Amino acid sequence: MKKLSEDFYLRTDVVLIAKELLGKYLVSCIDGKITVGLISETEAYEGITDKASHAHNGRRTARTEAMFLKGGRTYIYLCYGIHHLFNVVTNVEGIPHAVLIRAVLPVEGHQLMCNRTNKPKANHKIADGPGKLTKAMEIQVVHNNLSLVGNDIWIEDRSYKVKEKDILISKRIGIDYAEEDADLPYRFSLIT
DNA sequence: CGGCCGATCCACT
DNA sequence: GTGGATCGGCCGA
Repeated sequence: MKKLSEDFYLRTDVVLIAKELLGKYLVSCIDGKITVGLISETEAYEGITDKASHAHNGRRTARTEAMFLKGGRTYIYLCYGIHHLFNVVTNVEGIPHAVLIRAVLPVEGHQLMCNRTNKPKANHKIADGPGKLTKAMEIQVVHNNLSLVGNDIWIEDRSYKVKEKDILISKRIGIDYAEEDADLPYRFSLIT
């Protein structure tokens, strides 16, 4: 098990990174409490050329600032006024690429996840949505623009091998406004 | 400064 | 299968 280094995130192919994040382990250490989830679904957002991205056309605001910084940081924002969504920033400074983590499977801290989400059991459905995994792992907007090589939130490689045939590639969802870019095959899921 | 609406979730039918 | 919750960011005036 080893923490992914900054070099992993600084690479230029955000779609490849989204695919490679499947089977990696997302770790949050909030107030000393650790939870770990196996990443089972991701989506790539390809910056200024991608109509689905918050950074489309280079739109740079206080909210999207983190995406424009150097890869290897978090981009977290509030969606629908309720849900905190967690993204991994990739590529070099100035290129606002990001990977949305859409789902994880519980690995460590089952009880914590149950407490945080008011569920009796931490089964495979406890964090099977982008808003649900942030709740289960207590990731919030206050963790926006943090380093992924720090001690709050990071991603580990525990040598879990993902087979090519266990990866489902599909269209991203919830982005109907993105016109033709809504059909890009930028969504990666682990078939369980 | 007002108004629109979203990278969603869940309860309810 | 569907609609309501819920609020900050963003844009246009």
